[in-house]
Amino acid sequence: MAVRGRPRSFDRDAALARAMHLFWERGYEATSLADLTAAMEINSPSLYAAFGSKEALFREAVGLYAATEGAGSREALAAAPTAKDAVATMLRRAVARFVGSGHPTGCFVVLGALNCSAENDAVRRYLAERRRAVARALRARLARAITEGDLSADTDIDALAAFYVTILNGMSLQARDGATRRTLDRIADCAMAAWGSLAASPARSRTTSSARAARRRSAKPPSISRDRRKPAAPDDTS
Amino acid sequence: MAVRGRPRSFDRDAALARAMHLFWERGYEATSLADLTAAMEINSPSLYAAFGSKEALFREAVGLYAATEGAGSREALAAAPTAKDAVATMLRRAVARFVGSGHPTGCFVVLGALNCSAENDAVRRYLAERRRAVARALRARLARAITEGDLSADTDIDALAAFYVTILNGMSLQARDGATRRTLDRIADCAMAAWGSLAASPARSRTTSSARAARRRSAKPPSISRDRRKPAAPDDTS
DNA sequence: TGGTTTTTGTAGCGATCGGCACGGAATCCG
DNA sequence: CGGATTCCGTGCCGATCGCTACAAAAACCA
Repeated sequence: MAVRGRPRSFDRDAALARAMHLFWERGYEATSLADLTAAMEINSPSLYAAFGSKEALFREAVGLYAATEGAGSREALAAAPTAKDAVATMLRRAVARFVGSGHPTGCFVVLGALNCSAENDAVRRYLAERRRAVARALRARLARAITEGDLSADTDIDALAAFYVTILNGMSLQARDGATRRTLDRIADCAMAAWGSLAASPARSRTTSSARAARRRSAKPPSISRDRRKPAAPDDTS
Repeated sequence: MAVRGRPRSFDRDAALARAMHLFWERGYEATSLADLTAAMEINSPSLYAAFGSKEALFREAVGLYAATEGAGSREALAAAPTAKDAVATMLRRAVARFVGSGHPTGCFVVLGALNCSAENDAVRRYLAERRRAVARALRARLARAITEGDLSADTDIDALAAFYVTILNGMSLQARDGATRRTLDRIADCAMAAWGSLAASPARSRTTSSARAARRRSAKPPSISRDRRKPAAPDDTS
């Protein structure tokens, strides 16, 4: 069945991309409808007919961002053969995105709605939930590495995931503050140089778990394990 | 000479503290004059007579924050005997501040004006400059450690400072997203566990610099040095 | 006490906010 | 072609934005 009525005279996807860039650069509340309609080259009734509201447009822009810019990180986590490779590739691609040309610096999910008034706090919480999803995905990749024997079961993957999420969030801020690609690369290098101090390698061959525990007690500790640490609270963010 | 005219009927310092908390929680633009006058329990003409404008009030609130909350970090950097102690103490105190009771989570300087419209971009840049000052102070402490023989001259203190600033910024975001003190402590632990991989210890006694260079070339590298790295651009943020 | 100075609360300024009513225009079906 | 349907641009809505004019009130000095 063909469409009835007068056809839309603008490219909805292109207009959404313009809106995403604006929201990405300024944030949700600091981007006005006048800014949006000017950049999208449409009038406000067209915007409301096509997207519903400013908040709905924002959420759709976040979805576009996740489907395009965010795809690389997910792919890196899934495809890398080891947890260390996965994290290193994720950081390297993040740096490339954060200072890439043709779009604002840093991560949209991190910087898109940090300062919100009380009435728009739902928007801030929406992005916060997406950030938690990133943290969960990273933690799940580390958990997979344990089942695959790539990472020792002693590794405190909650702390490890929270640590590298902190690196990601911090680099977004640095990028927005004008950090160069070289600086961000060096930060990522530092974060990966720490890997050996944080992630325990599994026992080489078929040592028993009690043997691993014995080795853990005796050896000079090159890594932080989660001995005597309570599990993270379920509502904790990272 | 005594003051002329009708005396002020409210406590200026207390009103400024209320304003600081509001700006800290919501950010510059998301905090309206109506919010401010309600919290400060004054009318807008009193606010303008006492502080000049919303932006001037914000800058004064930032000054109050730096003089109170920020004092601990500066003191920690200056007083600690070694660079490692300084950074560790700074991180530990930052965590305590980020989730302390009686005020918003995270750092005001980081979270106070991230999303600003074009006309208020000067406010965002003002806080960005304060963040750069923090980075410079940290770097200066690391440079001091080199002159004191506490840190090897090989250490890439630009990268090291940028790395720990990233940790600080990232933890502010995590705190704002609801991270618990325990999570932030573990992140700080991870960051400090990385110290050995990032900071080179100075040669033990009076080895020559050529001897240190030789050792640097031969040994399995336990640290990131700045060999063959260009110095950071002067306008780089960290 | 009268004059001067400064703060106070009321009331409202022009501008902008997100959002929408409305009539004309453009396309479809029959 | 007529009728139905959908989109477009003009114009404007009530609310809120940061900010201020104004006159009464409260302190000082002479």
